[in-house]
Amino acid sequence: MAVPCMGSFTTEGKRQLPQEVHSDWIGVHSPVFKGDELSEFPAHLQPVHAVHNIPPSPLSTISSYESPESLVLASPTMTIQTVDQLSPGSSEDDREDRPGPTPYSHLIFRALKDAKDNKLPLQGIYNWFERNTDKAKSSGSKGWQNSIRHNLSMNAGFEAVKEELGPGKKAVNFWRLTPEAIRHGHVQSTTRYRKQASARKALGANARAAQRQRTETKGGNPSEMAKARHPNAGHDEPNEIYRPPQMTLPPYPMDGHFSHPDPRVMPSYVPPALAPPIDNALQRYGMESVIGCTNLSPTNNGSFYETMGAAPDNEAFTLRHAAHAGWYSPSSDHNIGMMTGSDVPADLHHDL
Amino acid sequence: MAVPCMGSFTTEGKRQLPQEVHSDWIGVHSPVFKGDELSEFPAHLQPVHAVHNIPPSPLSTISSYESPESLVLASPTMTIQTVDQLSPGSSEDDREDRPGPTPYSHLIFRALKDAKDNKLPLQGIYNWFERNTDKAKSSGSKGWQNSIRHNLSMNAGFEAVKEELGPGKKAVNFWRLTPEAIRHGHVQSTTRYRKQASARKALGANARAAQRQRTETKGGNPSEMAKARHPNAGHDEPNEIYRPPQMTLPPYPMDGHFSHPDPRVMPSYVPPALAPPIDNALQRYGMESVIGCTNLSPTNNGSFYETMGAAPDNEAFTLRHAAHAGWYSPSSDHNIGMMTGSDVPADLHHDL
DNA sequence: GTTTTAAACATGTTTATTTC
DNA sequence: GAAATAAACATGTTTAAAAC
Ligand SMILES: [Mg+2]
Ligand SMILES: [Mg+2]
Repeated sequence: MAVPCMGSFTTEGKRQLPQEVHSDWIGVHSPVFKGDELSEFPAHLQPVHAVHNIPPSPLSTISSYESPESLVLASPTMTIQTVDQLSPGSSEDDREDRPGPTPYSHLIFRALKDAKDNKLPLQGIYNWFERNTDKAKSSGSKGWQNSIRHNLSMNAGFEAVKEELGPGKKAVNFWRLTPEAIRHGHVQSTTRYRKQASARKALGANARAAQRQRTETKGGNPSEMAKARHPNAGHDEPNEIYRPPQMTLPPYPMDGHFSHPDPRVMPSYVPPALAPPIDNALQRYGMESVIGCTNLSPTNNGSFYETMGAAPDNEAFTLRHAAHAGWYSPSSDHNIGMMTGSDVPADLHHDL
Repeated sequence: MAVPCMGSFTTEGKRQLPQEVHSDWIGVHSPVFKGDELSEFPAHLQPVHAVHNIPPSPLSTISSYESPESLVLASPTMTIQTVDQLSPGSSEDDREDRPGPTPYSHLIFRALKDAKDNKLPLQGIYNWFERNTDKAKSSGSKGWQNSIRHNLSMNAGFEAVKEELGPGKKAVNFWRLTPEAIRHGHVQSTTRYRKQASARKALGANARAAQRQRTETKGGNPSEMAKARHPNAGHDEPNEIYRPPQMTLPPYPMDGHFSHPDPRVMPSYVPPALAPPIDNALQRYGMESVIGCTNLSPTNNGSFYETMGAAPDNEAFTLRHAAHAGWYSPSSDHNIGMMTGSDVPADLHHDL
């Protein structure tokens, strides 16, 4: 007998090989609600849930976008159970009273809301979408998974938690609803994270438009799509010196490191969790009032350290995305939680 | 004034654009030890450390490969400080008495050993390598960072720890020496993780050789390189149905989920942390004695769920890499720590 | 056996574009 | 304004090939 290898369970396939385009419609799923959500369980699978050994809790639905406070006040370690997930006979139009497709963030909220401890691994969220929505399209493209990850990462209502499962075992990552999301009964807009976009004017004739493709329907309600193709995205400078639009660099060690402040050590990395107030280190290099992008020169990456002396023991002085830019203040050790103003990603501006 | 954007701090550039080859030699670093390690601090930077406000602790070096037990018995939250890091005047040949370049795992150990709480973010490890070794080559390629990550991930002496830095802030990931690594004073071989390679024979004429390029010097001691190019890697079937050699899929929720066991739910994902003993669920599908790779069919990914019924609330039944394969036993809820035998990656077989 | 290097891939973060 | 989508990139995991 051959032992095949689950070979085709690739999720994204973006940077690997060019992926074929796909259609928006799934025939097998037979959606029963609003065109992007299926019944909580497909019709041919609904009787399965009757054998589960946990009775449904008769709570109400709380995932409406506008309802500010809900009756759900479960603790973070307590699963919010609503009747619309566990009882297929309930009315299905009380979940969303807004027109158009349900946003990813709302669907993720519902997926996590019904999970034990309000948390799921990423694959579990994928599975939930595959069975309960039609965002998971049948054909090859996995853009819906990209969108899920995008929403998980950018929406402050979802937080990644790592669970240790014993000595010598790798930790397991979950996505969990924050207590605020549970308390409010919904998550806020994912797009609140956006920057002011004022940094783009500083780029001048950089023209780093990577000319993204326009094959799928973008945001908004898909009423009449495919109207204006290529509206104004005409500038296309092929052989420019490409400057990557963003540099995701890792977060910052803020556990009491930086016990060796050295004013001569040029900081090159400030993480989102720190982001100290713009101190004099910034003016020292004449880069004040920078919002979106901060840098010294486009090519000073490795040679930088040759002139800055030895780093402190924590080795935390590395580059950081300019959107979270700022400079580490060497005189402030053990400074935790100094995020202020525009240095705070909108992702984190959630009302507690 | 222009506001440039740290644009060229890309670390890998593998899947993005073809990267140029690079040389093995760094002229500016002036290595003083064994050809792949520099002095703890480069000569032109050594006086900088004298102004640091933490005096060096006169401990001994413990990173020898063969010394089984060392005098270092620090707690996991305590930094191991050795004199060879903080005192540039110490003898530099007492660190490694083995010939050839120091392995990545040893260098990472030293980087973490000197860090506060024996942990560093990934970028901090990069920085340490850039300043203290010549593995970080000056030219474009970032294969050394790939190697660092490879060693961090595969060597059980290094563990990823996530630190919460306050409410509403994203957690920060560190790499930390395990207590065992600290206790032993060294890490074990990174390659202990390797599978039996017996699963490869089941592939037959699959010929999924992705024809990796051979531009850099590979392992071992670089004595006389470039001897036998293309020794026996001749089979190269271009238009085969490509079966990806591995599918990294996410770990498993083992926090007390699976409260809804349903024998009809076909499990499709078993994570490394769980990996239950191969139970009857495996024989149910005729896939016993599978070591490397387990699968049902190469193309049953999405359609699988249409026939398996609803998943339990935790949504954890997803695919998992076959090397860690096995099937979730629906009858065993809350089964934590059931990793046994060959299901345990060698990474986790560290002697406590 | 070991190590390095390359690579495929999953996952997480962020920006940009387009559409509404 | 919000959302979906694409994409670039960083990070983490694993396999494979090549050299020792
Ligand atoms: Mg989030
Ligand atoms: Mg490890």
